[in-house]
Amino acid sequence: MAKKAEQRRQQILKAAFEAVAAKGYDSVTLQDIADYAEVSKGVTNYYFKNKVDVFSHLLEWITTRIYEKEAASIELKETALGKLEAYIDQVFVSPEENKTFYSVYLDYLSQMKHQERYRQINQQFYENCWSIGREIITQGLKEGVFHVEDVEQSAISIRSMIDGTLIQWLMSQDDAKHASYKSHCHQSVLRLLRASS
Amino acid sequence: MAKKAEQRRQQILKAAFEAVAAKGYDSVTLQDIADYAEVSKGVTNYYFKNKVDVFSHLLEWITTRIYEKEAASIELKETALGKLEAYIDQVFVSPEENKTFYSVYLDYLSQMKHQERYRQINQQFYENCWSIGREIITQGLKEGVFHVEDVEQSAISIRSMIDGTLIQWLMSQDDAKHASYKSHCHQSVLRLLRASS
DNA sequence: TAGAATAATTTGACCAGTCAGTATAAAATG
DNA sequence: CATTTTATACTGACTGGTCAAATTATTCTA
Repeated sequence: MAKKAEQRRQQILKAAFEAVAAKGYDSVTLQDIADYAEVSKGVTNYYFKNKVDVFSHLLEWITTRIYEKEAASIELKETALGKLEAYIDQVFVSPEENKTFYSVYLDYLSQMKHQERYRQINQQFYENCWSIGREIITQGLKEGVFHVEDVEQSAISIRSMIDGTLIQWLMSQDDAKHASYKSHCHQSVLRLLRASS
Repeated sequence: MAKKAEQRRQQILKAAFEAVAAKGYDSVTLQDIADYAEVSKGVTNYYFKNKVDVFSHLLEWITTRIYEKEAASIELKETALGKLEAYIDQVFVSPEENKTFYSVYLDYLSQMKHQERYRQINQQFYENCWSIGREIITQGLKEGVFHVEDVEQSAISIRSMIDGTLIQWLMSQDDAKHASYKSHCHQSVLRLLRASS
């Protein structure tokens, strides 16, 4: 029965994600979430304290899932360059998924000014992203294919490049450009890491 | 009298900016704007069609002003490296201004999914930013200090690096780190442009 | 130029609609 | 039958936009 409860919570989070992706953070109502989950409004309030609680768990769920996928994808490769390519492949997984995730993620970013909890969860996400970057970079340094002074800073730069690229792609509203933004992001990151300034 | 009307509109836009910076896009009410402008609620509706109209003009005003400042700052320098430094200096103008602007800007980014008008204005802003990047890059190519294949793409990469860096800095909630994020952004952009891949 | 007439601007009460959260009843479960 | 879960009605608070009345500025006229 605890299992069923967990299932219900997942069902509601999934519904909340769909609702936010479709309508945007601030216009989603508890009723919308209930509708997408095909349950009544009372259920959401039964399983979650309130709206912010739903959205906090949602952000945690999304960011964790994304990190796990990314971490898994670089595990499969041996070389630093292989890992980097796999990472970029996983980040730019598809126009549809990128669009859905980044729309929702932007909503959260804009809420973080006022929601300490969201900020905490995002900080954990950043740490995870940076750790992936660090792993790729240190491997590359060992192999001699990368040349950077500050590993930590380079990991942050990789994240900047990815976020910045995906945001500009998202605003272009052109799915066809997805592949080229991805390849340019890949090239830029290579430039960042290879240069022996 | 047309001059006075224009003044009123500016006053309302300024108030709207303060209100959004303080309370966030979706919790700002027409009453808030009126309060910040120290006028009554009806005035906003007298000078603007509706709320979205106010915010559209606000976005236009902000992005234009920022572009003009940036464009002016690179005009003063002769060399590509000088221009680049001046540009980064202008972008990372101060923790306070960056925090205010980027908070508001993130709000707008998250709204663009649903507001075509905002997207259009942002696209114009992008074009302007890219044109600054292009100017710096072509100058650097001429001088022989930069080596890139695709000027257009490099301009986009610069923008990615700036946006991505400022977002991560904003989320760190640490004004003291502003200087180091700025210098790292500068270094990263130099790496992007100097590398002869 | 006084002051009436007209136009522009400002005010704030009001309306119709929305939503988060609550209370409570009904149903399912075991 | 007792407990958990779900459905629904309700409440209180709030909002965008409207509008008629009040106020202020401008123009006209004698």
